[in-house]
Amino acid sequence: MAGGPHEAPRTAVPSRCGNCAIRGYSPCGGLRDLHSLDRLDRSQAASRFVASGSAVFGQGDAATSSFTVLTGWIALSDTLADGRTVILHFALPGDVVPLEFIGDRSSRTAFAIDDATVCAISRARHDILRHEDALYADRYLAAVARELHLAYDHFVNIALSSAGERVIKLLWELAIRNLRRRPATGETILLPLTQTQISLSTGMTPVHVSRTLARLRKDRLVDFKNHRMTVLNVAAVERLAGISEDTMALWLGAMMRGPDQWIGDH
Amino acid sequence: MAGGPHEAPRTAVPSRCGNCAIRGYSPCGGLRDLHSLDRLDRSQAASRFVASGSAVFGQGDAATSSFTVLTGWIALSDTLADGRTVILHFALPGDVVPLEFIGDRSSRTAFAIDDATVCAISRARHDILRHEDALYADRYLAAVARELHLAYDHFVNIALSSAGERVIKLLWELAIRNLRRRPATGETILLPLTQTQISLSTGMTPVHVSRTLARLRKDRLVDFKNHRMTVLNVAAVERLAGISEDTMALWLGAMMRGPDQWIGDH
DNA sequence: CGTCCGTTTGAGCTTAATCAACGGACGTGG
DNA sequence: CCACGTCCGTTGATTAAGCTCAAACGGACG
Repeated sequence: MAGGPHEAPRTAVPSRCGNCAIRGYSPCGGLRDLHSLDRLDRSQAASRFVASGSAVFGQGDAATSSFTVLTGWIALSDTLADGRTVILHFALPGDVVPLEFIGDRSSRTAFAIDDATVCAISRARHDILRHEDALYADRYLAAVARELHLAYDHFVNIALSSAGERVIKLLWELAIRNLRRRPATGETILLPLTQTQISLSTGMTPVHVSRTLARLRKDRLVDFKNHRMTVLNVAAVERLAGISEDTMALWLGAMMRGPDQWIGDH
Repeated sequence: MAGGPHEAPRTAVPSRCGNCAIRGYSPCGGLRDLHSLDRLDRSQAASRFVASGSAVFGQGDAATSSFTVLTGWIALSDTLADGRTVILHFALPGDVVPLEFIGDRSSRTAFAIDDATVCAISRARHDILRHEDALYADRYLAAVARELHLAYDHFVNIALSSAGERVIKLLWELAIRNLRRRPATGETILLPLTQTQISLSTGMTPVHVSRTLARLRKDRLVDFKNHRMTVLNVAAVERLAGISEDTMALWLGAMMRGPDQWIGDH
């Protein structure tokens, strides 16, 4: 840990959010040009600061807006009537917070993992854009399809894997989506998660997450401590995690170029 | 089990698949009018018979078509390199087989749980329809959003619930989606699943599914035997399964009317 | 009539949850 | 400055849930 951890270097992109005056937020995570489309009425979108731990929206709230993460991490979660909670998904800068947009109230909660800013687009405007702008519609559909793919992958992970596999897959996914490349051995990556949040998204108890991380440290795969993951052995991690090329491409966002090609098809 | 089990009574609907000459297949499961839209070039869609156990498409196959289930049940599954398999979703008559349509090859397998017929629309045509027909685009997006919602719910189920809860939730979901209403105590419902398939979709072993079903039978919740589920106590089932109103509405497809309303909004 | 598949049941074992105590980091208020 | 509470992570001991291995059964089907 000589040089200390470094922020994920994000590729600078020409597009920016005119409203929010924040740039470089979205290399190709989903609605890459969501906020720079000419049709977007600037008065309709607004950036919003969300303090660490506080909610963007909660279960039962009116689902009036679509959100894109500009900075920080947003967790999408579901809490049952008896209080049991799961984290369904982590939305990183550039990602759309995956709203299912079914019915008029949200069935999930979105909260900030660390201090975050999000860009909101009203649902009415979102619907107009979808109908008037084919590119926007394509990108939005692609974003939802990506979330579906990630959700299925997550499901596979939790259904089949042992504790060690679940944790390492989650950490590896988040590292790659954050860095936008495969980490190198020896590298330290900032992942603003707590062990409790890892437990919520892997369906384990916090104590068992702690033991599992201790095991991963002892086996010299990764060392997760204080919101920082140090990669000790890339090969061993990838052997345990068993990540396919397709999955890697999905995390890197490379496949998101698909829809553009389809448009040109006919 | 006096009168024996009865087929799920499906509401007759005016729409039908012109190509496939099969009617009443899709009350409102997703792309309700997918095959009856005027714009649909009839020469492009074709019905296809899929024998029980055989695949509609497999992992790695070219993702060239979108499929809607006409009769029978289709399971969407994922198999890892080492052979471990999960069933991600069951598509019932009227449902779209949820293709993520990312990249040009399918990352999942779809196979028939019992003898089935599906209606295929080529991806090229699907893309044209999406761009030229706002209603089609809305319905397709709503269908993907619904699949995302179901996937998240499934994830919550597997992450938080005990074996008994998982199994009863799965059976209850399938019964309600099949019947399009809440079953009554004493009713017997045909669910063309095996215990092995239940185990694949709940992340358990077949032996433990057998024990869990034995327990549910002993506790007089449901009796699942020979592809037939007999409901012994609706109240007890719903207490254990803990189904919310929103979830019920999603299963019943009632919320799918959302998009139509949005269209009228602006 | 035998084979195969799905299911049942038993015994022993592994994994992860639970219960519990403790320690460090941090923030608050005296 | 220290005392205090809180949150998060660690560690140990114990319990329970579910898996593995194994044997056997029944129905479907050729």
